[in-house]
Amino acid sequence: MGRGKIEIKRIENPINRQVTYSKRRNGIFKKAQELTVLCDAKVSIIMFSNTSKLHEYISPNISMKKIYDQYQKRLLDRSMEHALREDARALEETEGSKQQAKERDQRMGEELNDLSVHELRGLEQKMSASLTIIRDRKGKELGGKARKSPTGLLENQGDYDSAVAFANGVSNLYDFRLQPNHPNLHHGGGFGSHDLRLA
Amino acid sequence: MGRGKIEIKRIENPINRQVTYSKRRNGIFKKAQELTVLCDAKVSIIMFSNTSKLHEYISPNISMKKIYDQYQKRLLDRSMEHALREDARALEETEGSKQQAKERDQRMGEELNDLSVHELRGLEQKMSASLTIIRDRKGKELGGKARKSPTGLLENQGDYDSAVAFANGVSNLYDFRLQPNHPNLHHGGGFGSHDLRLA
DNA sequence: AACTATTTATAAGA
DNA sequence: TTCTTATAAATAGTT
Repeated sequence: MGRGKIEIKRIENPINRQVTYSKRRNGIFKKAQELTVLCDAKVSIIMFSNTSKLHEYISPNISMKKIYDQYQKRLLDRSMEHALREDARALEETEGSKQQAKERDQRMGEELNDLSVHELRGLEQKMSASLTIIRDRKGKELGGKARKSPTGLLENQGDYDSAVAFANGVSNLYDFRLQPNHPNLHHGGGFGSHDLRLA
Repeated sequence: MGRGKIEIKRIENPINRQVTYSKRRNGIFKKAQELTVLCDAKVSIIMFSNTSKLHEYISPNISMKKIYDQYQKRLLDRSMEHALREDARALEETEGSKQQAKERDQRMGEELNDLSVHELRGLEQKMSASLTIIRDRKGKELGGKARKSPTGLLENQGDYDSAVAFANGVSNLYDFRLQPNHPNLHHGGGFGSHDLRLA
């Protein structure tokens, strides 16, 4: 898109890098604002240059905080969906790709680290309800056979008895037990999506 | 950029809107990943479609949480800089554009609403130090004249005596007293920047 | 999803 | 930084 084609690799000359950053940043922000208008979307972009300069775009009538709050809520929903699917597939779990899943889970745990007590209370309630359903279904499927949930959520306890207690444990819990939906998500700059509605 | 030129206004046909959203979203994400590689930048994009679907891009080796944390730290820095400039200009303050400033301040307050206690402790310390400097300077400039800070930070108290006390008050404080650097910032989808280093 | 005629972004140069 | 312009890339309308 210029006098010559360029390879997509780091620009070593700092001057050229800065010029390209500036031009392309403006290009992306312009595209973001067009998408906002054309498609009635909400877009949040935060970027830090090589030299740590901050630049941002945010659609009208929303704030970074609101977008990020919604984003975190969606992560929770994804987590719940995943936990449910995993539990439902408990019996046919294989040994393969355990390490890969564990690495994804650690990144997901980071994203979920600073959820508010309010959001955690919501999660707690969803989990209680969902796990009750799972227990019922599994009881039927498994009969008297000894069973172990792959997500580990049923081990060693009943439901949590306070949002605060849950909050205290959530970081470690998610660090090793959750897994995002989309194979590209959080892997070297991929992008993902899912279909839940705004809460 | 197509068979015909289009106006940048909401696409009313839901099918076309969805198709355009999908194409342009992919375009933006591709541009973001190119910028990441070419310029060694860190980019975070969160978007919600018209139908509330979530899509995201994040540069490799960083998380949404880290980017957002950095973003919030920069807002604090901007706020401090602004507060200092305002205090320094206390004497020549005019009556003009009060309402405009107030609206900006309210949005900034929203963005700052959920800072952690850790970050607030840092802010508290910065403010204490800066206000001491300002007091010294003003004492020299003003002599015995009665003085009122435009930011209101010097009224009715000494320094805050705990991070928690400060946290309890920070929302209201910022709701009405801070003002961002950049004229476009937080105004109907503008984008801004400043030059501070990463903390 | 693919296909292209066009528009748009931008690399290089001033 | 800003502008110019040849060229690469994105995409609107169509199939």
